Parts: sequence; structure tokens; C-alpha cells
Amino acid sequence: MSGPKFNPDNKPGYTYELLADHFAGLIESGEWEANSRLPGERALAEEYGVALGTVRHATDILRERGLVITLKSKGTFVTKRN
Amino acid sequence: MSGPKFNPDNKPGYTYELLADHFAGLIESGEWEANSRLPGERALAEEYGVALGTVRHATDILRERGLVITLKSKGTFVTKRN
DNA sequence: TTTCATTTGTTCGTATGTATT
DNA sequence: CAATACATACGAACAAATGAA
Repeated sequence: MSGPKFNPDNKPGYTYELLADHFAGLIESGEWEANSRLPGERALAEEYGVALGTVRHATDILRERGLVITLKSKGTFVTKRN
Repeated sequence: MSGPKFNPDNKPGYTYELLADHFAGLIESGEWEANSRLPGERALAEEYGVALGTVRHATDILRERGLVITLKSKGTFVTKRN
């Protein structure tokens, strides 16, 4: 069995960590711009073929790293850095 | 229906917070002694009539408060205090 | 060494509540 | 009112680590 769509080869590491690193890369590369809102959790879950809770765990990590902030009922935003 | 068995009256506050406070009370009162292992997460979920995720959320809070430590495949233990 | 039970860790699915737009 | 989005909560299943038999 191949696992989640985001990690069909079951590479080492937990899906939420790999996903957090992937998201961090999108921020680092500028594909996710500073101050922009991320796609919704359900949209991300759909896009990456993982569960809502997994996306949430990944964005929790981004928040801990200070890469994003989450505003209730608004969304998760890339933290502006200077 | 009235809600989870642990909070059938749906008192204000989330189940996981009420549960965390309840657990903290057990530690404070000494009913859960220092250095002792808590019942397993799944046993607690069964006992209080709540979901596993809710117990886990509650024990996460206890951990953040420094009241317990969790060792994988061993259990969650009341932090010894002096 | 292998097997087994226990416990935590992770992931999925689904539903409901609440707030914002 | 409807759509969007986060928060909470339920259930279920499998993985990983530990320790004992």
C-alpha cells in the first residue's frame, strides 16, 4: 500500500512533518507570498490527499516556527518578514 | 442528548478543558500521586465517556502545564514536585 | 529469539458549532 | 441567507516502541 497521496512512497518521516516542510518551502521560495492567506485547511487536505487533521498538524508546526499566523474564522497567513 | 458523559449538562467550556482541569484536580488532591502512571489514554476515554482525541488534548494541556510527562509506549506520569 | 499485550503516536473519516464575509 | 474557515468532538484503524513471557 502506498499511503497518503502526498507521500505515496512512504518516505521516512511523518506526513504532517513532510507537509510542514513542503509548506515551509513554498513560503521560502515565495510561492506563498508574505501576508497572503494560505488555501483553506480543507482545500489543502483535498489538494494533497491528506486528512484535515494532518493539514492542521502541519500548519500548527508552521505557526510554532513563526512562519504563519492563524486568525480564527479568517484563515492562516504567511508571516511578513523583513 | 445532553453531550458527553463527562459533561452531560454542557456546562460552559470545552470538554477537553474541563477534563484537563479535572485531571489537574486529581493531581492536586494527591489522588493521582507524584511519579505514578495515569491510566492509559484509551482507558481514560472509556472511563469518562469521551473520545480518545479529547483525552489526548487534555493530557497535552497537562503536559504544557508541566503536571505530567509522557513516555511513548510507557505511559503518562505525574511529574514529581517538591 | 520470537511472540504477545499494552500504551502512545499517527492518520483517516465525519459531524457539529461558531464566527466572518 | 449562503459560503468560507477555524475549533471541537466523535469513531476507527494501523504503526511504533516497550517489556514481559
